[in-house]
Amino acid sequence: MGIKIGALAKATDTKVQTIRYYEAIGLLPSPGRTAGNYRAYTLAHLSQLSFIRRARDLGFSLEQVRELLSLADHGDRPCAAVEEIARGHRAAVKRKVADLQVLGRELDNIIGQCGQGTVSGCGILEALAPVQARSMARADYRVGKTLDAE
Amino acid sequence: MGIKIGALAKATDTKVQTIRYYEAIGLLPSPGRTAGNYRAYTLAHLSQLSFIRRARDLGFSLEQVRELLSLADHGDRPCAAVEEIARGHRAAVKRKVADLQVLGRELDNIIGQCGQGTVSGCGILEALAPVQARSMARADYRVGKTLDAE
DNA sequence: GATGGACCCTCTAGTGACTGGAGGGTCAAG
DNA sequence: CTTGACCCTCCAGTCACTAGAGGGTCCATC
Repeated sequence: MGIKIGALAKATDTKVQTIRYYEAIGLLPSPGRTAGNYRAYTLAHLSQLSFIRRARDLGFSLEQVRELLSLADHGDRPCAAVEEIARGHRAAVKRKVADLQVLGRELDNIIGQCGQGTVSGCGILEALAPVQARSMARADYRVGKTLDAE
Repeated sequence: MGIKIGALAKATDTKVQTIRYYEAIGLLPSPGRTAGNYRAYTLAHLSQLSFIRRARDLGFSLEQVRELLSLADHGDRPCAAVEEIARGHRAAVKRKVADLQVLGRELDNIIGQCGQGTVSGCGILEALAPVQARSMARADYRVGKTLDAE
């Protein structure tokens, strides 16, 4: 009895290793074990993992998910804290979209530069390494790798 | 003589550690050394690092930058290879924008759900953990962390 | 010549969020 | 009794840096 990790993985579209990872970092409580030392999950685990995955799909960081879970645990706290996390994340997403759109337009520009000849006269490479003056006018719409609400 | 790492860092708006990292992974050639074992860079290094940083600013991965550099080294190869990398990257950026826009709208929706009460009746948390049926209809616009042109 | 501070060196480990693999144990069917 | 699917732990790798420890170099000033 109890849900085995493989079944839980399938039900939540999560890899088995990821589930064990969530347990290791304390995001998902450690389940009981069978006689053969297999993890035996309950419906509560299924529900919590579903929550985690849904929040991850929406781009919340594991740290944000952790906060949301701990808030969900204390039903008496004001909802405003939850909203703040969500709003912060939404702002980060919108910023990211704007940044990437600028980037896309820049790429449009430099891709137009290619003269279809050999590399030595390629406009794309020239656009990447403009004459000089690299130290000034440096764009700051750098693409970060995370998506936190600052 | 030769440019010291700190000056190169300032000129290219790169951290000193990052420059050493690029050297360690073979992206930037090892410079000569002074008597006191300081790295002594040339203008060629400055130019190559500028290229790297500009490409990074545009979201190219280090692997893509490596390819672009190696293409730039062989002026006789056809430009098409360069264009392909750029086009692939642009496609990835545009896909990412579309994904994030969908995400943003989803966040708009769930943020509207908050009833401003306590956590126990919070619409946001409910939206995150819907009744069931989590295994079906799983969105695949997951926010990855890289931005490769597959 | 000593001292201070800015700069440089190497090496190691940490970040986020997993992913993959080695080397083994468990369980049910045939 | 063997096969194969599944499970276990532990460790290393990914990407692109970033931070820190523990030390060396250089130059100016006292």
